[in-house]
Amino acid sequence: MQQAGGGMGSSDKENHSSEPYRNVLKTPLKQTATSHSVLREIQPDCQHLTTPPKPKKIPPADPWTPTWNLKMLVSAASPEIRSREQRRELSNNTNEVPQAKHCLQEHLSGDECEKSQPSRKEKSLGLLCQKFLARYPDYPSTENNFICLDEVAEELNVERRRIYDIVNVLESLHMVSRLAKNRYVWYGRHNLFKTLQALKKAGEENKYTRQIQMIKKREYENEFDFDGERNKETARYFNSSEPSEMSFVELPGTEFHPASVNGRKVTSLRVMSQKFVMLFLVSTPQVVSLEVAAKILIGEDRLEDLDKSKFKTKIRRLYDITNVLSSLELIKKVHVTKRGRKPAFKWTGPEVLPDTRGTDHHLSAFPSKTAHVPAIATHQLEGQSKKARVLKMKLSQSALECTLSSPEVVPKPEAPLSTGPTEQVAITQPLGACSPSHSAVSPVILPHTPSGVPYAMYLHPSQTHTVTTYSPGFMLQPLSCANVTGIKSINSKILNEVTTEEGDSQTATDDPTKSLTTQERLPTKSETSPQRGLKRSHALQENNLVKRFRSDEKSLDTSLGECSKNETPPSNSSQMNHGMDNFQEEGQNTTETLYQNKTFFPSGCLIPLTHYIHSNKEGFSNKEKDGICSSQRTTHSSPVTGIIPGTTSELKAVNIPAFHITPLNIMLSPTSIGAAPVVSNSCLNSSNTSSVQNPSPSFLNFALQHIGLLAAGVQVPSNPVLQHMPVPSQPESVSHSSENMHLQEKPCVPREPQEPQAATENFFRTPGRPNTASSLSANSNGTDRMSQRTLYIPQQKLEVSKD
DNA sequence: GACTCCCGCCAAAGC
DNA sequence: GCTTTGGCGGGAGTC
Repeated sequence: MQQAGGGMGSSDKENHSSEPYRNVLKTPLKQTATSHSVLREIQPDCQHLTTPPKPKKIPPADPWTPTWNLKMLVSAASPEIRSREQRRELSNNTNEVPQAKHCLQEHLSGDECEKSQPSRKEKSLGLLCQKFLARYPDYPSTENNFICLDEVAEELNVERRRIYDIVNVLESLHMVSRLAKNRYVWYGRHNLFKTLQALKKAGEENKYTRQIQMIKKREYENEFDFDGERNKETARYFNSSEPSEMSFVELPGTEFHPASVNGRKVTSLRVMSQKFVMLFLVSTPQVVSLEVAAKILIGEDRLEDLDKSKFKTKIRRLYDITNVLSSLELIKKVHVTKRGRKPAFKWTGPEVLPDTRGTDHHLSAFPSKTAHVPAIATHQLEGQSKKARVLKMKLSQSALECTLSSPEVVPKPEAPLSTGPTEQVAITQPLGACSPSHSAVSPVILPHTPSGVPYAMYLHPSQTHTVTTYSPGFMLQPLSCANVTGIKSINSKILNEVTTEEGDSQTATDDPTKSLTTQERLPTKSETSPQRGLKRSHALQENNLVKRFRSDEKSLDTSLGECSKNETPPSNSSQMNHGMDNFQEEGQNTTETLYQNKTFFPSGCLIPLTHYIHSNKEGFSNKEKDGICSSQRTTHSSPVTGIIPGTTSELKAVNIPAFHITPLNIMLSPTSIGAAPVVSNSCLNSSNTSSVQNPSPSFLNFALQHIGLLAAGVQVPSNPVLQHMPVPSQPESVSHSSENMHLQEKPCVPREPQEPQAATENFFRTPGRPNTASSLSANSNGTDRMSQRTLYIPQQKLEVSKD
């Protein structure tokens, strides 16, 4: 096979290694030892800088600014900040890194030279994977997305060995497949959901759930040790209860070319990765500790032979895998505190529902939620992710800062949620520091759906810039209460976190079986709701939910109070479970009902409005009603602002989070007016009309987190003006996951100045197309999807009172 | 001291 | 026989 990358060969031999870039990737010490003669060869122009003293004081990369010293001090004080700073530049000058390094080394020496080296984190596999993923679209439009490992390794300035680690994991998810030597083909996420379904099925067949339970039970009993009888007993169970051979899960109907599954590769990283993913998919809550995962993975082989070194090795590999999966935003790191602080990971990717519902195939997996949005959510929004991913690398620290104060059990903030097409968007968005929350999600009605049922599409705040304001009623909802979605997300999250806090996943309760009865029914992630809501929306209409609503509502209020007082999840889940009591009575559907009632819809998903009809009729607490109902009820009674596809009750049911109000100038197209659930703002029209044009996002975020401002300050013109207005854009342009929604309520640090993003600006702004679902069809080409976004929203200018 | 996980040796697999 | 692939574990960095 042709050596696509070239560059191998003699130099490798000379370096006594097969790694072609080893000489480039010396450890800091080795680099420090680099002779000046060598450096002069590399940087002949820098010979004059060999003079020892002064040059080393020259700032390496950043141009000197009055604040540079301060930056350096801060950077030196905080590796995180240093890392962040370097990540910020990552996407811009990847190719310049080697040269810059050499130049820097030329300028610096000794300790300074070592300091100049990238930190360990900056060389992490996760970051490398992000860079790797940033190179390719999530949904490549063609199959000509070939990956030359040599080139990638060179461009990313890493040894190829590291690329293998990434590729192996990606291959396990069928995101890539090996074409030939040194050559892979990039599939992106096209096959991801199918793969996850297959993996879940395989995991179920492998009885991983039972294995997890068994190990957790052992842990709980503190009887699991490497030498004990219990261990052997468990090993016997593993070896007898299932075929333990490692096999690569192929994707049905597709031809992938994973490396040989024979020989040593039978235990390759890719298979291990698949197994690891299976554990998440079959466990509930979807939190898996590395310890459990390692034990299971080892157990499959021969648990009898389990020794600490092997266990340790397994853990190492799992870290490799988790780095990649984290970069894919399929998992996020959490910690379990049972018997010490144990690393664990929570599944944040698309939830793959059981495929036994005989339902539409699209509904069996989370991607389905976007399948109902023929294009929007999947390709178009996904398309943003690529650009956004780069931005995320620059701005993700904002979100990080927002959650730094969170307890450890809180998943790391930079990984928003889910990765379904829509989720992916959310994840990849560089979330604003103060608004990485679901709370900002706002709906857009897509009336022309195949089902004929109008859908509300939830969008990220940045999208709400162009969307939300057409519905003044939405704005009137008190932040703390109106965001039922967010609140419930919090609840859900808290439940998970409590679980995580007390142990992991199923061991959250003392009785492992108890966890199944209770927690298994609890939503593990708010992002799962969309598809559930879709799935069950019709059935929901026929259910009497009042009772449950009240119960849930009660718990909601209670929880909300807790959350508003303290961002830390309550240690006791009883409050959270309060509303779950009724759900448990009704078996598994209770969780679904909860979702329906409380609507945790991640942005980008479509929710049948009929769902809202029911879910909101009873869904408002008194507080909510106090704050918003007046507007809501007048809302649907006022046809002024547009034709509403549905009954007034539907409009009433549109429970749209109001909190994240951004002063935008919304462009309304005539067609979209009819499509949007425009509600009248009669109750508001009389209010103060003084307004502040385009207050800063941070101000808004802050202000909107205060109920009073929301209730009193938000105003909407009585007569929406159809006009084109510039739309303020934000880097975090798309959707936020519901899971991060709780962050919204945090008085986070002010947002960093955000640069306008062309992609965001283009979103929804393309004139001349109705906002039908079909018009939102994905642009399969991931290169410039934003420009083709066609969702039209009735435009209306939202004004916020100076008060 | 535990946790993370980078690094690179080196052998199997591939060509 | 050379190159690619990746298992593996030492040990450094981080917490």
